[in-house]
Amino acid sequence: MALAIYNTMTRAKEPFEPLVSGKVGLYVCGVTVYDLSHIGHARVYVAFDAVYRFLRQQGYEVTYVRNFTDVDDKIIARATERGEDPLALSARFIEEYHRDMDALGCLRPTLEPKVSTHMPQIIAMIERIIERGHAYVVEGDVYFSIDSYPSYGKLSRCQLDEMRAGERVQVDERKRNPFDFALWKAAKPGEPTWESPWGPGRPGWHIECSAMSCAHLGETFDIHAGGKDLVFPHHENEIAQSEAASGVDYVRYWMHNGFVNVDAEKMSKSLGNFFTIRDVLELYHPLSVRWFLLSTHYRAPINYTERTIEEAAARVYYLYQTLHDLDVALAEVKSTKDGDVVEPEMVEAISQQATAAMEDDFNTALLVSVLSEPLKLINDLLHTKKGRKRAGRLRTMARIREQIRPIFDVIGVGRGEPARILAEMRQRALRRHGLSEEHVLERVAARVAAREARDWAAADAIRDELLAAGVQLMDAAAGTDWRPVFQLVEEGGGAAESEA
RNA sequence: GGCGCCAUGGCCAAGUGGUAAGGCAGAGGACUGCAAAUCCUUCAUCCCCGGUUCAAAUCCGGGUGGCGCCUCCA
Repeated sequence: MALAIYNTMTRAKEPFEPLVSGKVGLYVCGVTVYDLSHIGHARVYVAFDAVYRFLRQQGYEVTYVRNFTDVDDKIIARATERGEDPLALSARFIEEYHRDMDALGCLRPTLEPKVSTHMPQIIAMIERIIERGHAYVVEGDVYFSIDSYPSYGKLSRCQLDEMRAGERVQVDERKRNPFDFALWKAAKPGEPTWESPWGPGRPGWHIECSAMSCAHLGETFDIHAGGKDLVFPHHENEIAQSEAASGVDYVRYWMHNGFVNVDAEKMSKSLGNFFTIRDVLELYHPLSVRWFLLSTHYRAPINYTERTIEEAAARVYYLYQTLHDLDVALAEVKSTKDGDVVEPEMVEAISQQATAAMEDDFNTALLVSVLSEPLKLINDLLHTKKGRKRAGRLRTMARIREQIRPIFDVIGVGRGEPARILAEMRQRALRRHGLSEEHVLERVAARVAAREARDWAAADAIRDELLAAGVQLMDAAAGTDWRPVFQLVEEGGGAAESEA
């Protein structure tokens, strides 16, 4: 088996062969920094974080570039509204973005170039495009002429004459073709501008990615990624510009992720149906969010609902509870040489299965499912009468611990101190249910007293009361513990739906 | 209107020719004062119609339904 990547350009999975053996150039389109990021953004960067982690794990030297669009209409508009300098505003949201990404456990890219610091490269590329006859200047604007580039449309497979340019937005009369797009926009009053051979102005949106990827990864590089909505026109335009400027192929593998949906509709700023990462992380642990995002293949759409995020949270809780119990058990023993590994075939297949899952177009959904059997076996060996008697149980658990670590490294979930993470998850759950830890602990103590007095009715009443509030009590030999209740059942029964 | 994607059990979700992974929920069982957690068992023929093939959820054609792009968008 070898790594295969679904290439949007060919609409097929292709064996991955880097341009330079052992090295990968990866460019992921970043955000326009004028506001907080939402879960849709989180998906892109978590998905390609897993890609980045896997490529590195496979031994590739990866140059991961992710840009910031810090010069843009929306930034200027927002800054004007607030009476703030546009670059100051974008700098602020770059910080906020980093906070979110760090919280989500996304590794920092190798480079994070900004438009504002790449004007010379952008201008040089535009000059080159003009020289080669693919762009024209109109009153200080520079437009790319798509008619000069015959293979325009090859990524999105659009036939331009059938598309409705101007259907929703007025077409600029000065364009030779309605689909021509701006490489450079002449300055308007009150906007930040940069000097150029065509007068003061600023770059069009698409040119930045071409210029910055070229500057840091070269004229041709391996992987270019982003959301599906960027296929047309953004990436299509990038290809046209870059190849018009360089004369060589731009990108070898195009990867596009599916959307995060709410009620089966794309989550987006313009629809207003978005949840910011910031808000979600108040109620759900970042690792739950990661698990949620990675438990669906990156190209498929994913629905964000209370039910789906709760399910992810429940699963992550199970994972860390298992790891916690395991670590406690292993810490107590001097040696794990207590026999042969139980179910050796399953245990030893874990790493191959994990690699195979990722090699098949980064199938993190499949990867995550590889954990099910080993985690079940650990719990069996840890908690059931039969399991606790099995020879080799300690060795088996220790071996599984080793085998699943590389999976954790790729998904970015499973590492960290389990006790701490479980505590953090409980804190989030308390917040969700509007409870305080003091209150819960007070009720737990009351129940312990009732149980000691063998007053089962009182003990059960307290348990029911907490259960209704969102806290599940668990009695064990060591004492009474609690854990969050996850909302795993569909709410409402539709009883009120079919009233005439 | 053009282009494209998708449709798998109650819910989520893998699977692109060889006879349906995994998770959640449900049911039964072990464990428990009773529970919970945990473990075991159980639970689908893949939207419809037609075709190709020894063999199709997987390929082709035609429907139906949903979504996306064609304005900024991850």
